Amino acid sequence: MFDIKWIRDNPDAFDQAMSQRKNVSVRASDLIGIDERRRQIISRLNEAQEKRNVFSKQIGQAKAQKDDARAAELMAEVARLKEIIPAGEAEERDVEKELRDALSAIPNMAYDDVPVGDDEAGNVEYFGPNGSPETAAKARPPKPVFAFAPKEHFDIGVAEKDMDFETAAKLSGSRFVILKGQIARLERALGQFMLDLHTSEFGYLEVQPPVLVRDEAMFGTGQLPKFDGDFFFTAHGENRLALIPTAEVPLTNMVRESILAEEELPLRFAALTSCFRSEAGSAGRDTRGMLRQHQFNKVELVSITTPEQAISEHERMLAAAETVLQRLGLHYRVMTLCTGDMGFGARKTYDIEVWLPGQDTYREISSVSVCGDFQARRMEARYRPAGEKQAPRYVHTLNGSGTAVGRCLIAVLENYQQEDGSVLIPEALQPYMNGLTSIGGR
RNA sequence: GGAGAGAUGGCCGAGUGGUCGAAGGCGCACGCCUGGAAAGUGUGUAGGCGGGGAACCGUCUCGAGGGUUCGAAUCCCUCUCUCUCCGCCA
Repeated sequence: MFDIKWIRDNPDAFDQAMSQRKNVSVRASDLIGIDERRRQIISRLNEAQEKRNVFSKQIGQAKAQKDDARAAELMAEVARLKEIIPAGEAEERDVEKELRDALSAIPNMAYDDVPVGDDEAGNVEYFGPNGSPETAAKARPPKPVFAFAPKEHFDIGVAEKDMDFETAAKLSGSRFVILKGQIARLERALGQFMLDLHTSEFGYLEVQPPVLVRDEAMFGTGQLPKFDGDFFFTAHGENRLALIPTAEVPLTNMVRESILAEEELPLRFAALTSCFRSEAGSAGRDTRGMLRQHQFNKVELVSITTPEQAISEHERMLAAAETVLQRLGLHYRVMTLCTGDMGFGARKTYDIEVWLPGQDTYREISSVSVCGDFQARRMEARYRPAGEKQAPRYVHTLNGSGTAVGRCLIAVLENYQQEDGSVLIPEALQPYMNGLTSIGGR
């Protein structure tokens, strides 16, 4: 969420940034108009309140001096103010809500170094902070070479048996899957491996958060109010709870409504959770296979930082997510999303796209975003700078997948498939598979 | 689900109608003390909003909303959340 004061001071920069976003038509002047009305109302109300307070104090003094005539006089004065004040308070509430509602629906502003573009065609490949195509190629696993035509994951022998869409459809409808046997185990191994990597090598604190959250939490990270239709909700008494679309929601909201000490930062949280997405708008895309499901597992990384730490933390988080694919020997590329393709709350996003030989294409497996103070402002999450007494400042928040487990399963299957329908197990995963080196063999 | 207790500043905790944005403690900052540190000691230390170049001034906020009152942290109502006991339960 934007700071109205910033918009007031930088209306042109705001309009410029919004023009680069997709489907956004808001203008700074609209918001400033509301704000001017708001400030007028507040000024008038404050004056009336001040008078009331002064008179009330004088009434107390008059009564103490037994000057009842004076007290009665003042009380009549206050009575008149009390006709004005409640109306002013109601007006203030309304205009505050009007402003907040308007600001809540506005997406974040891209950093200056984000490429400008309308859609994914405008994304730009990224090779690291000081990287080049050559250094990146060295750090990243190569594409696998096949002596046969590689299949899509659902057509691979082992998956035909243990990846069951038909039965899942009977239980839950389309876009659900049942994993069985060694595929189920492989999925579990991937989640464990990722979580262990991030906690032991990158300093993330393992967290097991709720997967049902209130609307306020969804608002805090920016899923609500704009994208209500994309999520599942369960009835809960008079209210509802959302099934998290990503653990970003509970992990980031862990610091909501708090003032942290600077020394505590950065905070780094990692969680392996199920995620639930209704994805109403995506009907028809990727209908085959388990690429796009209503329910999937994902390891999520969240960092809470000072404003100064945010940019380097973004690179660090990307590196943590990349390490997953490097250890698994999966070929991938990294894209910097352009302004038109970024999510609602992001100031800059890197997507990691893993190579899927069965599809002969790269597919998103991780998205790593830095959100600035956008979410912090919605959550009221601040920290107190160390040293001389200073006012609290909003923290900066980052989130990234590290990585999507279901999609990673697809990637392992497609990249390590053998002609006989079996699949080799990457070395890093073997300890999690009781030493198995392949599955689905005869 | 039943019964009871509670929600106050960064944290802990006092405060049952005015002088309370709020005692005391912890923490933190600055100073004194010290060769340096610890200990000790003194002072300071909530946030939002509005106005102002600033110092500062005003206003709101003691879980949330509403009410009583000239005046509410304090009284009344509703809601939310937390804790304890009982029941149920993975």
